[in-house]
Amino acid sequence: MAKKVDKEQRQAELLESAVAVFAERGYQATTMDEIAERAGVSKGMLYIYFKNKEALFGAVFRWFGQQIGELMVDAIGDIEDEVEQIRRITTLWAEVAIQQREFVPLFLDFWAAASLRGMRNDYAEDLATMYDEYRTLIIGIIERGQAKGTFRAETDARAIAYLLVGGMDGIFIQSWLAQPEHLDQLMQNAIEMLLQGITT
Amino acid sequence: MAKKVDKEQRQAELLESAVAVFAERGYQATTMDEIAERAGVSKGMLYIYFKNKEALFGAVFRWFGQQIGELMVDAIGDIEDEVEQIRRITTLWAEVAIQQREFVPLFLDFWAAASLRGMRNDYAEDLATMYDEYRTLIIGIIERGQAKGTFRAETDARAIAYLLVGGMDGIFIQSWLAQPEHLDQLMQNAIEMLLQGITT
Amino acid sequence: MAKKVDKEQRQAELLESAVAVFAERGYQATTMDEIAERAGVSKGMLYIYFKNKEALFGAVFRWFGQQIGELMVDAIGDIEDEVEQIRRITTLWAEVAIQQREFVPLFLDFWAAASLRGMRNDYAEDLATMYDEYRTLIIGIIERGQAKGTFRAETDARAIAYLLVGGMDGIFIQSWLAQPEHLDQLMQNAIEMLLQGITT
Amino acid sequence: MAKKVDKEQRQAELLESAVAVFAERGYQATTMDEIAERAGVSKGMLYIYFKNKEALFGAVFRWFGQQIGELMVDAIGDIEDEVEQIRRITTLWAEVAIQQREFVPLFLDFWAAASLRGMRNDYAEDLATMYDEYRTLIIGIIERGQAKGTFRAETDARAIAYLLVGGMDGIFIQSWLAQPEHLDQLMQNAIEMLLQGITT
DNA sequence: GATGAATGAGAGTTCATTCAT
DNA sequence: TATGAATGAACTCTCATTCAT
Repeated sequence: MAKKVDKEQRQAELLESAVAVFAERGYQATTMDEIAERAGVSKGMLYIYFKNKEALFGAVFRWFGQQIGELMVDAIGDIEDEVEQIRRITTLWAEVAIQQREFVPLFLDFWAAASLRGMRNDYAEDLATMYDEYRTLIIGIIERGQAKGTFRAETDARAIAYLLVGGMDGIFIQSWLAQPEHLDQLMQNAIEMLLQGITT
Repeated sequence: MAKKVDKEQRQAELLESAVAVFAERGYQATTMDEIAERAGVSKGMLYIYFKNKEALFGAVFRWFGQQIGELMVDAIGDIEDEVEQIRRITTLWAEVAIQQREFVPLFLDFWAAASLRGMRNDYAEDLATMYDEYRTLIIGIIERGQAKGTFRAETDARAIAYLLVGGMDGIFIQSWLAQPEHLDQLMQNAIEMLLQGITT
Repeated sequence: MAKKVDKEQRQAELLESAVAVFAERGYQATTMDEIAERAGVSKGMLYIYFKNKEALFGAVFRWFGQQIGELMVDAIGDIEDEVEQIRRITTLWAEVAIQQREFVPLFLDFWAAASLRGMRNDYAEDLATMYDEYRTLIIGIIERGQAKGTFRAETDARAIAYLLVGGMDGIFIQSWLAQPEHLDQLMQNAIEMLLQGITT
Repeated sequence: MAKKVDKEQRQAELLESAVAVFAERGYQATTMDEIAERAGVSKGMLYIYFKNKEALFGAVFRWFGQQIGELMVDAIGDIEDEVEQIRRITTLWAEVAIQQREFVPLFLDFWAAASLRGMRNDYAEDLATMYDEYRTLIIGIIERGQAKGTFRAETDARAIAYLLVGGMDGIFIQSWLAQPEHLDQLMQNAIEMLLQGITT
C-alpha cells in the first residue's frame, strides 16, 4: 500500500549520491541541492532521511568506515600465517589507495571534520573507535604470531599497530600528493623491512 | 612615513592571529572578522596584506612548513650517527605532536584544502614539495648510513622515507584522536623495531 | 506544488520592482536589498530568478527594448502613408520622452553600461542590435516612400535612419535636461523641416 | 621658496590623469588609488585638490565641456557663410566622435551621473547649461542666416538647434555602438538633407 | 606640505533549512 | 508523502576617506 521504495533502500541511495558528491567537491563545497539532484529526489526528501547536512556527512562517514573494516576482515579471513596477514592488509591498503583515489579527499575531510567543532560532534569519537578496531585487529594478529613464535616476544604489538595504521594512512596521503609510480611496491618494501625487524 | 609598525612585523602579527583562529575553528568556520578582531585591526587591513582568505591560509601553510623543516634540520644538525638521527627526527615529531596539539586540525585542513579545488590552488604542489624535502632529508640519512655500513645495503631508502614520513603523519592524526598516554614511548618503540629491520 | 505564485508572474514582478529602483537610483546605487524590499520578497529570491545583479539589469534592459520596439511597430501598423509613418514614430518618441520621463536615467545607465566592461558583457551587442532594428524599420519606410515617389530618389535612407534614431535619442536626453515646455511641438517642427528636405 | 610645482599646473595634471582613468574604466570602476598612481602622486594629494571623488568627476566633466565649446567656437570662427558653419560644426562632431572614440564612455557616464542623484549634484544643471550654450550658438547661426535670407524665415531655429545637438549626440552614441564605416559621410549626408529642408 | 597605512560601513552573493501546498 | 519556492543570516571583499607621521 505504501510507496514501493522501502526506506532502507532509499536511504542507501541517498547515501551513495552523497558519497559521490562529497568526494568530488569536499564537504563545504557540496550543496544539498547537488546531492538531491544526483539522487534524483527533492531537497526536502534529504531532510526526511537525515537531520541536516552534518548528519548526512556523518552517515557517509560511518558507512565508509564499515566498508573498510569489512574489507580488512575479508582480506585476512582465509589466511593462517600472521606475517602473510600483515602483508595482505598492507596490500589491501595499497589497492584502496590506488583504485579508490577519488575518495582520498573525502577521508581528509573526515579527519578535518573530526578534528574540529569541539565537543559538539562525535566524529572524533567515531573515528577513534574505527581506528581502534583496526589496531585491535592488528594487535590480535601480532599477538597470535607471538604466541606461535613467528614474531619476537619483545615486540610491542600496540606500537606496531600504531605505526602500521598510522603509516598506511600517511602513505595514503603521501601517495595522493606525490603519485609515486610504484606505490604498491613501495609499501610492500616498507612493510617487509618492518617485518624483518619483528620476525624471529 | 609609515604610520606605526613596520610592514613585516604587521604581516607577522596578522599571520599569528590567523594561525590561532584557523587552528581553533578550521578554515571554513574561520571568518575574516574573527582574525581581524584577534589581531586587533580592521578587516580591511587583512586585505591589504593578503589578497584574500585563501591567500592568508596559504601563507599560514607555508610558514608552518618552513618552521617544521627548520626544526627537522636543527634536530639532526650536530648528530653524527645516522641511527641516532632517525631517532631524533622521530622524537621531534612526537614532541611536536604532543606540544603543538592544537595545530593538528590545521594540518588536517591543509591536507583537505590541498586535496580539493582542482588545479586552481597550488596547495597540493606546495604540500608535495614540502614532503618531498622531508623525504629527501631522510633518504640522505639512510644512504649515508648505508655507505658507512650502518644500514643494510639492500634497504630501500625511498620506501623507508615514505613509511617514516607517512607513518609520522599517521601517528600525528592517530595520537590526536586517541590521545595515548605514552605516545612518545610508543613512537620510539615503533621506530626501534623498524630500525632493527634495517640495521646490520 | 509551487508555493503561491507562478514563476513567470513572479519573475515579472521582480522585474517590475527592479525597473523602478534602477530608474530611481541608477544601476550602481541600486542595492539588491532595495529591489527585494520593493518587491516584498527576500533578497535570496532575486538570486533564484536572476543569476546576479548584472543579469537582472540585463533582463530589465532587454524587456525595455522589446516594449519600445513593439510600441514603434504598433504606432505605424495601420498607416499607409510613409511621411505620416515617420511623423507617428516621432510623435511616439516625444510621448514616451514626456510620459515615461522617469525612465530616461535608466536608458542612460544602459548606454553607460554598454560602453564599459570590455568584452565581458553583451550589452553593447544587444543595444546595437536593438538600434539596428529601429533603423531597419525606418530605412524600410524611406525606401517604400522612395519606390512610391514620396521621397526623393537620391535620399540616403541609411543616413536619415541614423539621424532620426540618433536624433530622437539625443532629444530624449536634451528634453530630460532642459525640460522644454513644448517638446512635442519642437520635435514635430524639427521633423517637418527634415521631411521638407527629403520629400519631393 | 614654496614648492616649485604651482597649484594650477598640479591640478591640471591630476585632472588629466583622472580623465584618462575615468574614460578607461567608467566612474564607478575607477578607484582613487588608480588615479593617484597614474598621476604619480599620493592618494592624500587628490583630496587636497578635490573634495572627493564626485567633485573630481565634476571637475573632469566641466573641463570637457569647456574643451568642446572652445572647439566649436574655433571651428566656425573664420567662416562667414552660415550654411557652411552648420556643416563645419557637424564635421567637427564627426571628427570628435571618430578620433576621440575612447571618451564616449566618459560622456555616457556624465549623462548617467547627471540624470541621477536628485537635487544633490549640479551635474544636470551644468550639463543643461553646456548644451544650452551649444544650442544658442546654433540658434545664432540660423538666425543670422535667416536675416541674410539664406535660411527660410519660417524655420524654427530652436527646433533645428535641438535636432542638431540632440542628433549629433545620438549619432555619437550610435556610432560608438555600430561603428559604421563612413560615419563622417553619413553625418554629412544627414545634415545636407536637413539643410535642404531649411535653406531657401 | 605630502604620504599611504588604516579604517569600517556596506555591497553582492550563497545555501542550509523550512514549510505551505 | 513529497516537493521546491522561499527565506535570511552570514560571509567575503571593496574602496572612499581620514589622519598620524
